[in-house]
Amino acid sequence: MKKEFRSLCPIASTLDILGDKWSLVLIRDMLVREKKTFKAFSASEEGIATGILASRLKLLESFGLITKRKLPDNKKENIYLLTEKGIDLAPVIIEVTLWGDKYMRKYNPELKAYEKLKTDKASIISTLQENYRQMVAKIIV
Amino acid sequence: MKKEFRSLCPIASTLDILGDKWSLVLIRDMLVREKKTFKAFSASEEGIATGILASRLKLLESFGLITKRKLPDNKKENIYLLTEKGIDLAPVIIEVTLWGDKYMRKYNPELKAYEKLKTDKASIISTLQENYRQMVAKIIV
DNA sequence: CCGGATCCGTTTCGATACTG
DNA sequence: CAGTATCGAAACGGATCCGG
Repeated sequence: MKKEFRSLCPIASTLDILGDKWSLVLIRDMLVREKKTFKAFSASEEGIATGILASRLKLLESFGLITKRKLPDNKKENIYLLTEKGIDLAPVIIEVTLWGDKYMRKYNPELKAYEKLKTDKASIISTLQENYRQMVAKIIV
Repeated sequence: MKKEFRSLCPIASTLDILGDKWSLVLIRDMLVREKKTFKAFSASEEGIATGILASRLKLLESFGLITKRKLPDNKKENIYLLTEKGIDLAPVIIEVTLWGDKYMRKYNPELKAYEKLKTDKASIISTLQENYRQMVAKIIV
C-alpha cells in the first residue's frame, strides 16, 4: 500500500482553492451556519474585509463551489449557495474542526458536541449535507 | 444536533496554520512521501522558493507540528520530523486528497488506489500514521 | 554541495471610504 | 445592502549570496 500511495495526494492544485485563510471559513459559514448573503459573510466573527470577500466569492464561483443568484421576489439581495462540489467539502471541514478541537482547544467552548462529532462522524456529515440540500431545495423551489 | 453545531467549527485560528498554500503540502511530503530534509522539500514538484520554505518550516516548528534536529553522525544535514500533532493531520490530508480526486481528477493518474482509500479510509490513515511513527523511532533511536 | 539568509520587484491583503 | 476604489502594509517568488 505504502509505495503506490506515495505518488498520490497531488493536493497542490486543490490548495489553489482551499489553501487560503478564507475559502474554508466561507464554506463552513454556508454549510454549518447557513449564511447566504454578502452581509452575513461580512459579519463573520473572523472579520473579513469586503474587498477580500468579494474576490473570494468570485473565486469560489469560478471554481464551481458556489452559485450566485437573485431571488425572484427580492431584486436587491444576492444569495450565495453551495453546489454539490462545495457541499462535498463537509468531511474536510469536519476533520479540520476535530484537529483544531484537539490541539487548539482554547478556542473551543463546547466540548460535548465534539465528542459526539468524533464518534459519529460519518452520520453527522451526512445529516449536515442533507440538511443543506433541503434548505437549498426550499429556496430555489 | 443542528443548532448546537452552528456555534462550533471555529476553524479560523486553525487556518492561521493550515490556511496557506504550502503548510499542508509540506506535511503531506513528510507524512506520505517521507521527505525529511530542506533539500527534499525544495525539490518538491510544486516548486517552493527557498525563502518561503525556510519561513514555513519555522512557522510549523513554532506551532509544534514539526521538530528540527541534526543526526549525531551527520553534522551538516538537518532532519525535519512530524510531531504527533502533525501526524494527526493525516485525516485532513486524506479528505483533501479524496475531494481533489473527485473534482480535480485531471491531476490524478492513479484511480485504483483512490478507490481503496475511499472504502478503507480509517485503516489506511492508521497505517500511514503508524508507519511514520516507526520511521521516526528508527531515526531518533 | 547543503541549508538557509537577504535583497528586491511584484502580487496580495486588509481597513476604510465610497458608490449604485 | 452589495459591492468597488484606493492605498499602505505585508507576503510572495526568484535570484543570489554566504557559512560550514
